[in-house]
Amino acid sequence: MSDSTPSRRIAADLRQAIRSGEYRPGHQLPSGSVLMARYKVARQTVQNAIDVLRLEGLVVGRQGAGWFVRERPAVQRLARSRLSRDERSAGRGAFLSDAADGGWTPTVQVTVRREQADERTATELRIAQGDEILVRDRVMSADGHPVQLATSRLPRSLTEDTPIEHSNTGPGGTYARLEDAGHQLHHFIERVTSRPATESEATALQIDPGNPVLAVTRTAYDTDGTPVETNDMVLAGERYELVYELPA
Amino acid sequence: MSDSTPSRRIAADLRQAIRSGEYRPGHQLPSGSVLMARYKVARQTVQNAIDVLRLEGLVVGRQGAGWFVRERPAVQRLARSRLSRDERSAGRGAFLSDAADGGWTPTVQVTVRREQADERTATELRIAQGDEILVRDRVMSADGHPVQLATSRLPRSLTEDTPIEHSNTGPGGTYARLEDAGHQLHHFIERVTSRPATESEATALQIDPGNPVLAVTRTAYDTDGTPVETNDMVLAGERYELVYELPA
DNA sequence: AAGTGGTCTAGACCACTTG
DNA sequence: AAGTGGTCTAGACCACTTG
Repeated sequence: MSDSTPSRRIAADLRQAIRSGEYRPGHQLPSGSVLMARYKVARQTVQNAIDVLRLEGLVVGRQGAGWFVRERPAVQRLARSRLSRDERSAGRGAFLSDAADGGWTPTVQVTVRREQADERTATELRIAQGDEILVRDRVMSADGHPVQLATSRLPRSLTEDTPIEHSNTGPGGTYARLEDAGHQLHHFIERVTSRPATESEATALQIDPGNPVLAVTRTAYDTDGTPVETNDMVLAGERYELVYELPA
Repeated sequence: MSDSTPSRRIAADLRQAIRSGEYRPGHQLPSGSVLMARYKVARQTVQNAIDVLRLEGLVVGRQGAGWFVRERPAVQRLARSRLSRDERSAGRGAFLSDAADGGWTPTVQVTVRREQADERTATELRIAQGDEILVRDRVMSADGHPVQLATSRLPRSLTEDTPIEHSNTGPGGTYARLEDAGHQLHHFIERVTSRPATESEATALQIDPGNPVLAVTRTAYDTDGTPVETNDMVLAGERYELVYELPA
């Protein structure tokens, strides 16, 4: 059924070889010319077969170099405790406590800027459209591999004259600084969905365009129920596992 | 940059037309012949352009009929309250309370069978490999569109002689019946990741193979900390939004 | 019967990497 | 220089749907 066409049959053979461990992660697949000769098919047919595997996230192509079995880095777990006050008190932000749990080396690139709130942000933060906000853009890497993009937005009124406007917000990160300023955090709401990576996300996360990403929007609320921050995160889907604990 | 090749340029034009609303959800795109003539390119080039949009989840093809702009049903929200005891007391399972929140008509197809626990299930449920388990396979649809596949596994020792072994488990579903039998639920752990749909998942969920799915594994624990059920769910990524509330 | 998408062959050119 | 993947042209055949 799946091998109803030559390209699907080739894809099935290669998939089997990958699943069985004959071709291990990082190893190179037979070249196009080899496969054309082996199966007596045209170049386009081999390309179609490879495209199937690429769509499945099994294979990545490198121009002029070859096709390689995708490396599947160990899944990063985002423990529920990542947002707890205990972790922040220990001086670690969410991403850094993930790193400590997972045993990998974290690096973060940050850019900070000011903007005017668009409609969506204004609604989320319950401020007026056009009000000044602070935007923190981050690219987070694990052992040098980018795994997460994050864009935080906060009302400027909360960040003015605080380290939140600096690249380095200090121990515990933004959430710790908000609490320092008297905005005691009460709870977070995370909304999770999944969609194909856009071209720019694919480039940043070093995955193929169209491969799945997890899109998480986290909004932080203080004890008054006022939203103080909204954070749009994009995570390479297959490299990340989100863990949540829910009371019954 | 994105229009570095003819096929990318065609894809960019069509994407723009879809985004701008010129081609609305469900509407048919220009046929291959029309695009070949309009852009003076070969059939394969048009196909490559369409493949880009298909990868992005913007377009679906129907053999012999045409290419159509994908319908994006309103996102279903899984409220945090979906697992609360109040909802179960009200006689509604998780999926049915989602339906009530979202205003759509739910249907569920169920098959029940017995199996021996494989290694993963045994670990998850803390039973011995080979122990008998009950497996409940479900396909859940919203307004006739399949949106979720779920496979629940429970130790047979908990389900024997209970309605959990019937297709219809009665008001409140499996969790309510577990509590009836004295297994008071304490908490759930959900692990969420994202990956490309397999061929069979794509068929069942009526999406294209390779489009993103959310894979959620939920394990239910009783007040003793004993796992009583593990549920592997697969959701059409773009049709679902998972909502979690986390304390600070 | 005519039109549709999907896939294929055979051959070509290009950008890129170095097996 | 030789090999690689990526994309293209031009033409063909097939399964499927009916604009």
